[in-house]
Amino acid sequence: MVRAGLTTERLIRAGAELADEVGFDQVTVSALARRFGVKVASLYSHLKSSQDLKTGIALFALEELADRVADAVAGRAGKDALAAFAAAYRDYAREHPGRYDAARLRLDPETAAASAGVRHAQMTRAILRGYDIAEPDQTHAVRMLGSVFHGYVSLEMSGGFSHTAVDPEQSWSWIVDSLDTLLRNRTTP
Amino acid sequence: MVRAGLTTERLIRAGAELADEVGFDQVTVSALARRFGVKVASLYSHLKSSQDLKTGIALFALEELADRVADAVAGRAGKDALAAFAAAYRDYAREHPGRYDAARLRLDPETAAASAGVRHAQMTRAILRGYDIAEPDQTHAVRMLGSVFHGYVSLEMSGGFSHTAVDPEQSWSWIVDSLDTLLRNRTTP
DNA sequence: GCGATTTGCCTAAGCCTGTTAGGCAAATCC
DNA sequence: GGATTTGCCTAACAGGCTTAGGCAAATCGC
Repeated sequence: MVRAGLTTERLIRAGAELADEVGFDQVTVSALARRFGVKVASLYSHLKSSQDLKTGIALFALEELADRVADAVAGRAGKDALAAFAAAYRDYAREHPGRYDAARLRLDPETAAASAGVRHAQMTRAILRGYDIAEPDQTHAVRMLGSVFHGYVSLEMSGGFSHTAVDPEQSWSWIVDSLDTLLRNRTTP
Repeated sequence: MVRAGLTTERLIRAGAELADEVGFDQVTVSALARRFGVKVASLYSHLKSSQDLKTGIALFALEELADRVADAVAGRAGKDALAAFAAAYRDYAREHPGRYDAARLRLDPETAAASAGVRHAQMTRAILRGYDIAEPDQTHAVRMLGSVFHGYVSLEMSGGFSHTAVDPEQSWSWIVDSLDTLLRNRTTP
């Protein structure tokens, strides 16, 4: 009997692909075992549980998204950086809807603190350097940006914008523009 | 054998309560049957499927939230209305986290079109009447408000704001303030 | 190269959730 | 009070999750 060559890494990667194909909530150890042509129980040498798999995919997605965003904002500042951040975020979600959903999984505090989620927050703060906003306004702004980006992407993904004929692309630009203006006016001397 | 008096209504209501207690994703026909002290199969006279139950809870929550928001914005305009809308939205999510999650369930287009989700969009548009924003900017603004409110509540619920000491209440006010300013500056003549 | 050890995947079995089919008794209708 | 409807039941099956223990392939030490 030839071995399939399973590793935790490969399982999580395949789980991420599966998530994009069938939706994150349809990702199951059974489906993953089928995809590798092995029996379900075999995965338990590499995964502690189904929850463990999901958490793994979530961490993987957070990492990947953080990498993309970091790449996008590198060498940019101000509105440029804001737009690049926004685009990277939204593009990732559209390209990898399952992974994006995974990235939104509730993680327990320790796991979250050790995740790439921290980098996300740092990068958002980095964007704000171009706008001279001091604390505590800076934190307010970080939260607002996170909310808008996540909220928009989440609503768009769930089809919330399909009632109206207005192009979501236009709305996105309009919103990024508005946020830029807003942040420039919120500068603290 | 005395009958439990099940109805679709009661099941959905109990499902909503269950969602608030244990989380929307933990709502299952089995748990619901246990709560009523009946056998699982008995629920199938009142529900088509587990999915049906979840959809029912989602529609119920959308309705309830729309009622609350409608109540909050009645007789208000401009920033007042905006703040009331925002507060009603956030308060509902904090009071009924399970129902709020339910309200975010992906519905198929026909179901969504017949749901109270439509009222949500209308009310958001009503808020904008106080700001004189013409199409297509109005749609952009509707999408932005929806994104911020949903995004903020969603991030707050998942513990995304607990790393920083800054009071989420303060951030919320700051954001509502900012949105008001933004919308006033976006007025189309 | 070959025996000993480790590792990887397997079978088996138990539990939980979801779903359908068919039965019996309680409620309701005349 | 008998006939009909309705409500909940038992039974059975299909997954999915998880643990325990086994056998064979890969790897290590010589």
